[in-house]
Amino acid sequence: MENYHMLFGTTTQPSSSTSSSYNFMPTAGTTSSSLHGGGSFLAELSNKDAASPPVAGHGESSAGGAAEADRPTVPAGKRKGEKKERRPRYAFQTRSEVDILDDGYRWRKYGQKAVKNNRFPRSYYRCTHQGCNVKKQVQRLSRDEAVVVTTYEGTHTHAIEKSNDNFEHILTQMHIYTAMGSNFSSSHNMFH
DNA sequence: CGATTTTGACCTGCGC
DNA sequence: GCGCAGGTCAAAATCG
Repeated sequence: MENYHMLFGTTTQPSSSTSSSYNFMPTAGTTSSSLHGGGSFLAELSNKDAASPPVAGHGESSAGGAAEADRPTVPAGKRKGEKKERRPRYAFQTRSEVDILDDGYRWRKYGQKAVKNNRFPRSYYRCTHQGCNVKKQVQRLSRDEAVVVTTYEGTHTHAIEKSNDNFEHILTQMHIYTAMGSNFSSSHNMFH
C-alpha cells in the first residue's frame, strides 16, 4: 500500500535540494517555554538513566516474548552485573514532510507505539546490518506536524551502503548533540 | 521467495 | 501493590 519511498521530491516546495532544515535540539531548553510537548521530550531524554535494561538486546534471542503457545518461564533478562557499553544517543530535529528520512542506512521497522503527549505514534526502527545494534526512533510533534524528531541510539559499525545526496554528509556531521543521562559533559556548545 | 511491514500482545520500569 | 507509559518481539500479511 504505501508507495511513498523517496523522498523529497514531490512536494510543493521546490526548495533547494533537500529542503529540509536541520535543527539541533538545544540543551538549554529554549523550546521548553511553556510547551508541554517539547519540554516533555527533552525532559525524558535527560531524565532517562540509560541503565541499559538487560532485556534481550543481544546475545541470544532467547524467549523474550511470550509465545502464545508456550508460556515461557523465563523471565526475560536476568543478566546482572553485565553492563555492556553505554549507547550514545543522538537526537535530531528535522523538518520534513515524511517521517522516514533516508540517511543511507537500511532500517527495519520493529514497532510503533503512540505516546501520550503526542497525537502521532512513534515509530521504532532498527539497523538491519548484522552486528549493528543501532536503533532509531522517529517521532512527530503534534504541535508541529512538520517537525520530525529522529533519535539515533548507538553507532553504526559499518559504512553506509548508499551514497545518497549530501544527507549522509550532514548526518555524519550531525553527531553534535548527545542526549545522554551520564555522558554529556562536553559538547555543550553546538558549534565548537 | 525473501525481505519488510503491520498489528497485537507482553514485558519492564517508574510513580503513586 | 497496582497502574501507567514506553519499549520490544512475534506471527501474519504484503510488496518487489
